[in-house]
Amino acid sequence: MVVQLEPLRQAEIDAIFHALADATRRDIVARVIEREQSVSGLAASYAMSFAAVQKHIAVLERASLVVKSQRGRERIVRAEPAAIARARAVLEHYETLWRHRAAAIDAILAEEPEQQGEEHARHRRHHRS
Amino acid sequence: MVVQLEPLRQAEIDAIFHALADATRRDIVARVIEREQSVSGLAASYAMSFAAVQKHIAVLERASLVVKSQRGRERIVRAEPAAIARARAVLEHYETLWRHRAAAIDAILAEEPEQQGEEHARHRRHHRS
DNA sequence: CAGTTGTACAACCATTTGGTTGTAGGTTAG
DNA sequence: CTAACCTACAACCAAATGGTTGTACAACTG
Repeated sequence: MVVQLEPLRQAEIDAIFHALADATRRDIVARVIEREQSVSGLAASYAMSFAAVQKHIAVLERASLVVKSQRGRERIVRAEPAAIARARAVLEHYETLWRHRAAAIDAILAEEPEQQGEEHARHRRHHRS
Repeated sequence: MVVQLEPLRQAEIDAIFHALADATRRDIVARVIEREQSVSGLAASYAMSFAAVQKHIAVLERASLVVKSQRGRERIVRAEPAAIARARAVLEHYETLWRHRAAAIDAILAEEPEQQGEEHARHRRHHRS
């Protein structure tokens, strides 16, 4: 019963790629990978308001790219490499599709070099005479 | 002279991740990887207007994830795996950062097991008594 | 030729995004 | 206790997104 699994996964992937589609957020990810940091520590690094950085962190959090934990009065942000790995897996899936497609084309061209009249011979032999 | 190289690259990466942050667009990418297709052929696959699919393809095109070429009155959309590889490279960069950071922490813990009083011993030994 | 098909593009609309400021609450410092 | 600090969150705004419909045009078809 793998019912309704895809929509959730798709929304997760949407969130991850959307979170990564912003240079400030990618920079936050890089910073907290190198060293976990407080929200205000991160906010001090950017030329925008504290609340704006807070929102960026919230986007990353929704995508599970970072998690926050409390330490005293600070909220410490740390990276969650699993989400990055999931995004990479999606891209690698596409690259695998591409290689399979290339391999299939090669196989067809190698196997039947004489009767290639349908699929792969759209040479538009009627160039608007 | 590597002047002002980053902003452009960042905008490119923004475009790639933004384009991938939508399930319909990811599906279009998968379809054209398997077989290049016309715009109307793609549009027929989705429960939305032709113009909406056209816009999605335009987003993918701006990100260089697909390219269009004319064949007769049709516009053929085909995949551009280089952009996918660039996105994967970004993610792998983060994963490399993560591994380096983990390695550095291990090194510190292994080298100086006695004087660990500052960096990595925040055990909050004062649990709100 | 006229009609159909494939595409582009503009205009419009609702919703989301990315930023701001302001207010309020919890936590530490003096 | 009071003050300073860190954070959350609401309200607001301009711009971008994601969808629609309608119009226009180029290219095949008959």
